[in-house]
Amino acid sequence: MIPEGRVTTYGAIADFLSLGSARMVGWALNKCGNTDLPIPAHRVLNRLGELSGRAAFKPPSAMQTLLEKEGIIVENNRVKHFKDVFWHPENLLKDA
DNA sequence: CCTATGACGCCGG
DNA sequence: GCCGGCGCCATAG
Repeated sequence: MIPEGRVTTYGAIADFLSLGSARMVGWALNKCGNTDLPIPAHRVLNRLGELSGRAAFKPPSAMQTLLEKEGIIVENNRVKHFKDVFWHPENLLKDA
């Protein structure tokens, strides 16, 4: 559900969905990566805007590539204008 | 059954 | 503002 060109964090998702811990988000995404679900996991970063999960992608560089394809600048495994492209799940409510 | 680990984050010093 | 410690839920050994 994360809009293209935008990214969010494990914490934001965990908090918004009351998952109880950011670890669950990583765990869920890892599982989703094992399915055919079209989950844009590459848009999920840690609280520092780092591509912490890039290792879970087929080519670890895929995460960065996908982000850059959406116009997100990634530098040294980190989103450059992170605070600018950061997207909080609560924005879903605004759209709805 | 208990311990260790993981795509993480917050609190206290 | 940096560093260390603790929590959190699920899975694996």
